[in-house]
Amino acid sequence: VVAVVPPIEELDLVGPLQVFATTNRLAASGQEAYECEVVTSRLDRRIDGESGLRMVAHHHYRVAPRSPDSLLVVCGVSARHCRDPHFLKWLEQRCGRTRRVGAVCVAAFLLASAGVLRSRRATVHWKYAGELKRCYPDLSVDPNPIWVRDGHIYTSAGIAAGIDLALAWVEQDHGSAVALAVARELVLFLRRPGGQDQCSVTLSAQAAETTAIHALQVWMTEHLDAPLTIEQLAARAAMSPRTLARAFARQLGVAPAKYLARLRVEAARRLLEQTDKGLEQIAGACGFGRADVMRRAFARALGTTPARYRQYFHRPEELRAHDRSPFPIEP
DNA sequence: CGGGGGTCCCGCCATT
DNA sequence: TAAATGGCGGGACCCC
Repeated sequence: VVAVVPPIEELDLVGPLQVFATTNRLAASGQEAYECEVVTSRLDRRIDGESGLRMVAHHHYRVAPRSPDSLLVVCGVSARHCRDPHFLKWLEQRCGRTRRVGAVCVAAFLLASAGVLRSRRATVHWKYAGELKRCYPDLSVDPNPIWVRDGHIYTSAGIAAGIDLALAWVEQDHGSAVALAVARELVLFLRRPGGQDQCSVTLSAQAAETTAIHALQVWMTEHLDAPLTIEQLAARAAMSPRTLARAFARQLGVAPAKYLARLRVEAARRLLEQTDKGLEQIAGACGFGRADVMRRAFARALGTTPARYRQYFHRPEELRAHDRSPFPIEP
């Protein structure tokens, strides 16, 4: 169920819906993976979009299915301080009984207002991070990631990040291969490469530096198997190591070696998910050198080991219950 | 698991 | 004068 408090940014609603619809289309014929129902707080069911579209929800929220599997909340900037007690009460009750609850963008304000986010970790569109923190001081608001999971509650940075959140749900429900297929169908990244910081591109930086760093990012992903040193990277970008470090910090919010380490883990995840190559081979292909180095990198970045990571995707039923649950898909 | 040796990173400062 | 650059050293981190 997608609960909408209009007016909204169209993409906040349509983006996630598109992801679920595409998943259905790609899923095995005959059975639908997701059955989406859009409900709204307005009695006339009208949903106005900030860009001028007029949409009609399926139902008023009071006649929504009794217990949906997942609940996604979408609201626009002007509706973030909605104080409709009935709706907030409904939200609170639903959140208690629903397997998974997500907020797109400033809908995090509604969850907080309904008392659902109490002292949890959350994110929101970077423009509203400060306000969210001020209104609800017990929250730990992190404005950097594109989405955050705390328990069964997900919050996202909004606009396009709602799509990333929906993809993460698809990945959780149907595995990485399906999510990857959906992302490909929609011409999206399954996981945005390297840091997922909301502002990675928006920080003001000179255009020349921006393209130089971007070119280097691309080159790095294509040469992960080489033993890349900071000095080599700096030479390739025609900068001193010190300047390179500063440029990375400005644009990506990460130091060069840290970024490289992330790329290597990402590449290894893909190979583990999509091939049955041996661990030593994957470690070599991703620039770890040996499998034990890769293992340590996984422990640091994901809190698991390469073997268990792969097992989760291929034969999850063989994992013991306590191995299964806290799988860190979170970016 | 621990320690030695190496790499990296960030604050600081002189220089451009 | 303001801003960017590059070098240096201590400290953190990681590989072996």
